[in-house]
Amino acid sequence: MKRKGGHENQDAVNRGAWSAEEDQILVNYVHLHGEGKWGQISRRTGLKRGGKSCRLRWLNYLKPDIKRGNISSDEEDLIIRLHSLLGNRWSLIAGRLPGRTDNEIKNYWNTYLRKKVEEKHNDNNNMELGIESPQCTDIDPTKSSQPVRCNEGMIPTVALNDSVNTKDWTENPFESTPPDHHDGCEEGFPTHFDLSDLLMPQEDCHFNGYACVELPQHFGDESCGVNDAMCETWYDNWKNEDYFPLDDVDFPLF
DNA sequence: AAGAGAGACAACCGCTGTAGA
DNA sequence: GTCTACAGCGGTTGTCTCTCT
Repeated sequence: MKRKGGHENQDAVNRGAWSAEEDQILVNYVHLHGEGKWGQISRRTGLKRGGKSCRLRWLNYLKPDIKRGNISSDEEDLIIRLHSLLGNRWSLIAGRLPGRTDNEIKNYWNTYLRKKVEEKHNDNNNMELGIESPQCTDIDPTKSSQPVRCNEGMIPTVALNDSVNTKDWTENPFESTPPDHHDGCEEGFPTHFDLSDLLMPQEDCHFNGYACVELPQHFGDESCGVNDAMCETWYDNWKNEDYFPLDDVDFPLF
C-alpha cells in the first residue's frame, strides 16, 4: 500500500538540525492549531519540514513539559526495571516517566544503561558461577537482569495456594489474590494475562505518574481493583526492594 | 596542535495501526 | 471491504563534542 508518510517530497524538505527560527514557527503553529495535523504545517506555515519531522521535534524537544538531561538515579532504576519487564517498548517506558521521551530513554539506554546492566549481570554471573564464563544463550526471563521481551505473565498455582492462606494479598499484587476473587478463573491458574494490561495509565495513579500495576478484571470482581494508596505502597515496595520475589518462587519457563 | 576514536544525542527511515471517506 | 492519510513506534544513522594519543 502506498503511504505518503514514508516519503515526503525530498527536494522541498529541510533536513538535519532544526534552527531556532524553525522551532519558533513550529511552536507558534502548535499554539494556534494544537497538536496534530502535522502534515499541514508546511503548507500553512511555509516551514520546509515533513510532518513526521515536525511531530518528532515537538514531542521530543519543544513540548513545554519536557524534562531535559540529568536522569536521576530513581528514574534510572525505574528504566532498568521497566525495561526488564517490557523490553524495548520505549514509548511504554517513557509513559511511566513524566517529562521523558521515548527517544531520550532509548538513547540513554543504548549509550549508557545497557552497558551498566550488562556489567552488573556479568558481575552477578561471576559471583554465582565463579570464573566460569556464562555463555548464557537460554536466558531465563524470570531471573535474568537482561532485557527480556515478554507479553504475558503467569502466576504459578503453587505460589498462589501457598500465599492465599498465609499472606495479606494487598501487600503485593503478584504474590497472590484472595480466594474469593478467583471467580471466573477457578482452576484456571496459572493464569495468563497481558502485561500491558497491568500498566495503568499514569493519570490513574497520583504519585508522580510512576508505574503501577492493577490486577486485570478477569482476576475477579471490582474489589480486586487497586486504589491510589495501594498503588503507592506497591510502588514503594517495587522501587525500594525486589518487587518480584523471583528467588522465592520457582517460576516455570515461558 | 591535530588527528583518531568514542560517546552522546538529535534526527531520519521504514514500518504498522487506525480512523475516516 | 478498500483505500488513503496520518499518528506513532522502534531501529538506525548522522553529526557534534569530548578525550586520548
